[in-house]
Amino acid sequence: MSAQTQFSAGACSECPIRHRAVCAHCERDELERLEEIKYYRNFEAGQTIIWSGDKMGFVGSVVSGIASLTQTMEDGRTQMVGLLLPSDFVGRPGREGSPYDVTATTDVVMCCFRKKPFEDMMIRTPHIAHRLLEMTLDELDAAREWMLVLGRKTAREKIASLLSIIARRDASLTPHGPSGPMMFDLPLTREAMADYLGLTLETVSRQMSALKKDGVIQLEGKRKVTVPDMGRLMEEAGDDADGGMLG
Amino acid sequence: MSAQTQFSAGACSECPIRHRAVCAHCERDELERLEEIKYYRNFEAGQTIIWSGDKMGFVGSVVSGIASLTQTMEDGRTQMVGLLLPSDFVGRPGREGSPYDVTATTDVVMCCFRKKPFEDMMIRTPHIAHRLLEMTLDELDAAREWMLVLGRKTAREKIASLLSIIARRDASLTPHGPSGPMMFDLPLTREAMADYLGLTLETVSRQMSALKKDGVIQLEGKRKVTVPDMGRLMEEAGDDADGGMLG
DNA sequence: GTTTTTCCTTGACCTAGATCAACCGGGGTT
DNA sequence: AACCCCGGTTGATCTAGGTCAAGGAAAAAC
Repeated sequence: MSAQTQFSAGACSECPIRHRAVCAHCERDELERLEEIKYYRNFEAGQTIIWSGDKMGFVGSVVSGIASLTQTMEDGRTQMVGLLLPSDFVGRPGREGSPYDVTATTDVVMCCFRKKPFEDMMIRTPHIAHRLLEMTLDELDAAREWMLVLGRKTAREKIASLLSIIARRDASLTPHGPSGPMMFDLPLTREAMADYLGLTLETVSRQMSALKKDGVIQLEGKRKVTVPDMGRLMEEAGDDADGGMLG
Repeated sequence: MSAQTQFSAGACSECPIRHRAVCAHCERDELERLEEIKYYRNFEAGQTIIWSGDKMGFVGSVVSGIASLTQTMEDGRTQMVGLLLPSDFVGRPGREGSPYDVTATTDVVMCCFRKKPFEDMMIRTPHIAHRLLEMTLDELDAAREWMLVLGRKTAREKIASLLSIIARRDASLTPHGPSGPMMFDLPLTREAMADYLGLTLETVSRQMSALKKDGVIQLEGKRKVTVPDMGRLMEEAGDDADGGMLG
């Protein structure tokens, strides 16, 4: 394990995901109670956080790194069904097991709560329940957008959609404005991208090359992506270029 | 509008979805307050309940009939992203517009609440918020299962998956046991099935014929389906025949 | 340094499902 | 009766993406 994955447990008030995670709406005293039942865990890239079917003793938030939810059929076909970014929540209160494998895609730090105390606390703390509902509704919207990608988009549109999702997320973390070139690190292997998009890794590779040849993206190495024109990328994704925002 | 779609407003305590809808956990007094702000609306098959992008003045539950959520790209490609059955909830507290078209697939009766009063009530009534969280988490699970279908299954497996979902739902409403032949009415046209599964209607038709020829299903007319052996159907769907249930 | 391993790319070929098109049958209208 | 939809079926053909196979580059292991 690299030194960087070590996380020295800090106060919630210092937490980088304080304002976006389940605890976002919590008051000072609620935060203090959460603090009592929380603990941190580190996972290395590639490590499984929870196996599908296993009962999970904890729920928690991704503090840093990226994890993925995947479903696998008996014959090995796999589909990624969720991409967990910092502040995303893992586990479902009121349910024993996980229906998916949860895997660390990069090194991951998780802020965990033992399940029972968290569930008890949730009942007494509407702020947590409310935030969790908000987050779950957002995830449901994301899953449904993803269904359109999986069901109806071409391979090229799928790749462009994935890149624009990652780019937009990065934009929301980085201060700089929405226009002008964007650069980001692809946190996924070609195979993970394929599992995300319902493609083969060969098709992913070919379409990445095609988008590069057509000037939609630039590649430095295999993982550093530059998007000179986000509008162009969104067009390629088949989305409305001005991505109709919701109230 | 046929006489059957008329719904004479009844007391919540008589409501057929009383125990499954958002109000499932409500106490008598909470129910009374809900009763004050509720009203019923009827929609004919084919009618649009909410247009994507429109702001919606209400939220509510499907009382009877089937509605669908669909997303459409500019060039007309459409993907169904949700199938709403009796007791399912429509609309999102805390959001102005709907990101999807909501359409009545059959004649539909909805129990509606004006948005603002419902939101106010939700804040004061943890039972409602809690039930809504539960339902949203279930929908998220369903959406993710669907993602596996869309991303990785063959046309034949997709059809079998859809049929087994509908059959299972029917089984949960009908008293009879899980084994032995099952019969149900397909509430969807071939085109709607195609939009659900990310296929063309021709492929749907061909695969239905193939499943019939192979004895997996029997068809009486175009919409009455008999499944002589559910286990067989689930195998065809590529699911674990004993469908690993979760705690 | 060499060897392995991991991740990625590219080419040649094939197939599942899309596309295009003809036709069927039942339930309304006129 | 004749007509016409509308939803569905079936056939012929095409193609996007899958499959199989051969490397390449860079990092990790020896």
